[in-house]
Amino acid sequence: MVSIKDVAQKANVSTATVSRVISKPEAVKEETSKKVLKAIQELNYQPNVLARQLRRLETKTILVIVPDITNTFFSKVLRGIESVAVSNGYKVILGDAGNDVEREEEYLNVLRQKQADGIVMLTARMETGVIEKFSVDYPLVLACEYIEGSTIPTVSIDNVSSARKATEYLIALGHEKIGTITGPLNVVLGKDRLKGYTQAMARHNLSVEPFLVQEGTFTFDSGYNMMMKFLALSNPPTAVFAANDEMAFGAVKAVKSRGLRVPEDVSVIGFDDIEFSAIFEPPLTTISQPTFEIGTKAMELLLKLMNEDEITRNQYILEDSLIERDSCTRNNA
Amino acid sequence: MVSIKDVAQKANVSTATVSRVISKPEAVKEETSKKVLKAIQELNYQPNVLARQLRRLETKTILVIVPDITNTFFSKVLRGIESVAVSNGYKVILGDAGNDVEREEEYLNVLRQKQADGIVMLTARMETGVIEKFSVDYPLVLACEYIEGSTIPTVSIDNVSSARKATEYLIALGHEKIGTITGPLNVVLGKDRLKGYTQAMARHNLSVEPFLVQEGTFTFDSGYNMMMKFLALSNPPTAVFAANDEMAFGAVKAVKSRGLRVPEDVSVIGFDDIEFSAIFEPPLTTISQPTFEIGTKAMELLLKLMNEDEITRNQYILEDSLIERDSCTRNNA
DNA sequence: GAAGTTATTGTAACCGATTACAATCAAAAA
DNA sequence: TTTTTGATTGTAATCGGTTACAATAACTTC
Repeated sequence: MVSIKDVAQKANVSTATVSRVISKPEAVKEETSKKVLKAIQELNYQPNVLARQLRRLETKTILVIVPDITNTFFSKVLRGIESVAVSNGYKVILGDAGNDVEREEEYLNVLRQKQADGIVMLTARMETGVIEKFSVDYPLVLACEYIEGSTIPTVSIDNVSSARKATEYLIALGHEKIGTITGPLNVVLGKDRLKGYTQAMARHNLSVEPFLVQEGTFTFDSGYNMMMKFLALSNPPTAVFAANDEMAFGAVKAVKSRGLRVPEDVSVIGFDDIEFSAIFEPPLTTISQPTFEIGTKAMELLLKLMNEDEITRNQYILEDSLIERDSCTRNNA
Repeated sequence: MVSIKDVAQKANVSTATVSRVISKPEAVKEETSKKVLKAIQELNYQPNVLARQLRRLETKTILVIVPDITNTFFSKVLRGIESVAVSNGYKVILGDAGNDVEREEEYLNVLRQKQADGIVMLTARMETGVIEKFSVDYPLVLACEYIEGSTIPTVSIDNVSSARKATEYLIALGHEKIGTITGPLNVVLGKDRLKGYTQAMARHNLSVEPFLVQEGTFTFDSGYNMMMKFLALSNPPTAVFAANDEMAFGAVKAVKSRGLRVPEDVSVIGFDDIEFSAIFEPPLTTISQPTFEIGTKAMELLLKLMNEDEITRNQYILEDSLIERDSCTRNNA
């Protein structure tokens, strides 16, 4: 292994000078610099980053935890994070929790052990106390998911109002019997999207009978199964709000499997606007989140946190938008 | 920051003893161990992993480079890699190249700078010489993609024979005028899948006229566009082999946009069997790669490489399988 | 009880960089 | 020419662990 000493020896200077050539070139004479650069070239020297990090007590690396890398929604947010990170000299490493809360928690050790300077979490399913406490000691930003009533810096959309918007869209189309397939109700996203649905129904004096609310798990299969439950009712809903696109796909599939059509027989609206929603048949009407912007904003916040800059605001709510495609239509019952 | 010294002081032992309690507990007396553990607890001590890594000159971390994290095919391989890695005490960090060859190459520096012990590359698009040279100095395994004629440890399927199989499936259904939408022909996967197609056609004495081969880019849009070209022919193919599923989706969409049906008017077969292929309409007939196994096998190979164990074989070819769904049917022209 | 073993702990060098501080050198000012 | 000043370079401490080796303690064996 060729180290800084070898370079110093070859160039006939001290290791301090070599170090300076690399990280503060203006402090060394042109001539010396050349000598050193030549030695570096000839030896094909690459500094050992660990040593630098140890000495500087910083890694210029941030960690992003995603609940499930398989979900393309998160990869887009990741792209946003990355773009800001690299342009500020930070490396991004990715921790995939594989939908396992424990693994999510384990990743926090990466910070505790000084292998990253900050963290962006696209999930917040572990115990609230743990995160809160952690964020006191380490730079942490939540994105997409969040914790109710917490002051941890957070970037997301307003899920309640987005869900309300989606539901009101169906109401505006004349639907009255509207079902919802929720996400898991032990995570905020699930809860808030249900809340938005309930609010919309209430505002328009539509009754939310218990059987109109089915709890899913954000998966295709759960969407399929819950829709099957709706269809088994003697008087099924004419429209359904699914709390994410995967479940919406499942719901549509279920409708079709019964020989019915979307949107003619049942309107379905989703949430997230993942890649596939436009390709799906029918193209899915859904709520689009500004994924890339969520990522960039989150990373900008994290940078401030790591620099110990003043943060004027902790919660950033970005604008979503409703993408009208072909999975919803007027109620003609 | 609480360091090993603080713990040593508090427990009234040397730092060496503390270190031993952590990494070689059997070498220290029960009583002392307890004292130290107590101090660790009380101070909430977490070892600085950088320091350990620097001293040991190993990171217990491997790097996985994916060409595009947005593609779910790769996330599945990643899961396989991960499962073997963590059960052997390795952390996995992910480098997303975002389809950019330069960034792919930059990630190699992570190894050169000693931030990871080994690397699995799910892409091999950079200059052959660079990879070859790199793999002499560092443990490297290729998975999915590969380099022709190279002896770098590689895990993949036999793309030529898989593509041949897919094409012969169409031939067996009575198709004679079969088109193919290839991947980019400057990457092996594109080339090999085309080769398989060509072989199949030749074996059955079917002529491959130039207009039957259209080069795509592995994207939905390119699949759509190339299919449009086919459909513009006075006598379009009755079946199409697309070199990956995304392009197959695009192709199907194009067929439908012309008011034609899949598979009745045109049969389409894909490659990869990504998540969405089963949901798509019609469910896509395609070649399924053993993604998880590719991942596990690759990681096992890498472990051997890092341990400098004997490697008996360098190329591992795993079995693919043809998944028959509903996008292909008998030629009834 | 002395000698020989083994178990346990401490001392200090080491991993490979960075950087405060000191030393040296060259150019400008007196 | 001497002094002052700023530019350039070197020396050595440091980051926080690990581990070879030495020292000491505890236990056997005769």
